[in-house]
Amino acid sequence: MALEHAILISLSERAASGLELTRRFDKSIGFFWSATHQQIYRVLARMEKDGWITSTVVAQQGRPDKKVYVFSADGHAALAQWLAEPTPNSPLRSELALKMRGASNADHREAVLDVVRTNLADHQTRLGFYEQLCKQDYPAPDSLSGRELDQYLVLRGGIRMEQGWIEWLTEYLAAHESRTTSKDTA
Amino acid sequence: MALEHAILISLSERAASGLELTRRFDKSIGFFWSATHQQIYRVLARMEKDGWITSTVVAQQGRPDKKVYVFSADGHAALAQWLAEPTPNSPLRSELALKMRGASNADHREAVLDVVRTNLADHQTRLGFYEQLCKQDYPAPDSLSGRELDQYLVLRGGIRMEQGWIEWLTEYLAAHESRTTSKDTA
DNA sequence: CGACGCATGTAACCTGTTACATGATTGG
DNA sequence: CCAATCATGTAACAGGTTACATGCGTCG
Repeated sequence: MALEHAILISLSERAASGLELTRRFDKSIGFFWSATHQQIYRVLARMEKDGWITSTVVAQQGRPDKKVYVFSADGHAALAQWLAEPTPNSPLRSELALKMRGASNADHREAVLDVVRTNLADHQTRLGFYEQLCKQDYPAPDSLSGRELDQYLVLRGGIRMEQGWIEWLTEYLAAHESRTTSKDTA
Repeated sequence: MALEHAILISLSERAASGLELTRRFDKSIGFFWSATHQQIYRVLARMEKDGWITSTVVAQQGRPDKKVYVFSADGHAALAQWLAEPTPNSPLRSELALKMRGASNADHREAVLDVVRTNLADHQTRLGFYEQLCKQDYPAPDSLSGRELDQYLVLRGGIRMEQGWIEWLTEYLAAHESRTTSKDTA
């Protein structure tokens, strides 16, 4: 039940409508907690029913009305309680690791190597994106504090994770390429 | 739909009953793809219905009968196809990162720091466990090949991921401890 | 008018989690 | 006989995904 709390955190930074929240989940918060608009609308309805948030219909120029949500005292309390709760470390869940394990059982070696290469390239792209974001938005990390410091540190985590993946997949490919079969040299 | 394929991979290494598969998912394969026995039985039933696997009831001494599954030609084909498919990189999904982002909005700083410290300790424990496993089971990595090599490389991934987490959380704590408020020195 | 973007939803489905149910056999 | 272990399930629910539905307003 973390989506409720993700929404509370986002609303605590600034009030928003369902669609605006969806857009935020495509960006910063979405880098470590994604959600579709269907999920968000569903949870917003439940949260309002539970009294965590309240909505106001806001008319717009040249656009349909939107429902802007703000969070209530109850929502604030719920968030505070959740923040203090221990969070179990989510175990690694990787289809790619599964495929690595499956590759040894038959002649699927090359197919899996290709999959790994594709994913490695994707991780490298994402790392580059994160690093650029980091350099642009936080040129002087040592002087950060408050919300900006936390946002920076979370981004650092994304960078470290991507680096970990890249190192792992690189090691995987190197190990298999150094044991190349004769087929490859033909 | 990766659980089916995880089971196929496990069955391809050795035929097994539902409970035996469950035990394997508590160990090696479970390090990157966990599953409960309820899930496994449900999926085994579907896979048998689809003709991916076949079962034989095996009588045992001093124990109830068990249903041992082996995978069929169809199962082999399904696995081969899946292995060659691209696998989207599963995005990071971290409640802990969410809490880091939430900590800046009110006076929840200390509570979240405690949660982070707990999780850091847990990652350190798991890293130690993985490293011991690695040293024990694969003392000479350079000479590995085939299935053992793949198992080793997957374990290396687990180690790298844990290291990444430890570095990240350490950086997080250091950043916040170096900006300690007067409260802490009182 | 028709296509597109904004904005809010519904419905069906799949996966995974939690709790419970059943029966056999061994050991105390 | 009772508890524990082995072994196989059922049922109910929560969360996430995918596809579809609806209505308004602007722009071409």
